[in-house]
Amino acid sequence: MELTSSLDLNVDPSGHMDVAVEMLMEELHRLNSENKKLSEALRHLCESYNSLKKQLKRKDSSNCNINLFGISECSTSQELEPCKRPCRENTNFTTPKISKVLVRTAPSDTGLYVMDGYQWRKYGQKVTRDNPSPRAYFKCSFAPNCPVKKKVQRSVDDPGVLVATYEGEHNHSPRGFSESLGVSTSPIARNTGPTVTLDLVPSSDVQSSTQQLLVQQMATCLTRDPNFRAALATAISEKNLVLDNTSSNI
DNA sequence: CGAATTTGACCAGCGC
DNA sequence: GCGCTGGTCAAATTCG
Repeated sequence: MELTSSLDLNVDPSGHMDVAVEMLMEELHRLNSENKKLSEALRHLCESYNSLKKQLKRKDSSNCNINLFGISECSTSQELEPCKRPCRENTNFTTPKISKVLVRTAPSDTGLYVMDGYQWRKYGQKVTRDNPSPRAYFKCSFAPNCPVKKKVQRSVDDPGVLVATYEGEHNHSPRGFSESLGVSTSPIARNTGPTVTLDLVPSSDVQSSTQQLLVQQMATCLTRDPNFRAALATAISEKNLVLDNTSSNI
């Protein structure tokens, strides 16, 4: 998917050229500053990506990929660790899908909560032998009969990283994506979570494939979110109204 | 007051 | 059989 921003360069030749040029210059300045911010955000993402990659290399997790938000995601198509004992509830011997997600949190954050768009109910906590930090057990409480379970524990190597292990598949769609992730669709970014920003202006620098991949993943996630699409549609229609009003006032 | 979280007890698998 | 360990239950507690 490719995102482009297009400016209507068809300026009314009948006059008011200066005003139009002024507007365009203003828009250009705004886009430039926005682009700087976006590049900064992207650079930050790449740094997170590299540090996570190093950690994963140490752990020899060959089938892990970094996704957006500085999150590392392991293969979901196979079991990462075989269930040592059959679940009491699952007596039909079907192996649940297991996926592992690494989430970087603030060092000051001591909670074991991973915002992933679903609603979880904590049903237990345990200190395991191989890790001094406690492991929290969650069940999906968004749908009454959703079988998915989640285990969250801080990484032994890096206490700033939460390791979330998901078992099973949701039989429902996630709650509001933007709400849960703190992804802001308004100009005022929320500070309750990671903020995803899309670089809509092509950078003069040659983007690496990694960066492009990250942007693609962000775009895919955002475009899947109905809330984001609605907010985008509203923003576009508002923008069009503003442009219509400005052009009619000229 | 109901829902969510905490936390100790309990259960079952595994290794010795 | 016994102890260790991970996972779950459920009563108590907290919170909105």
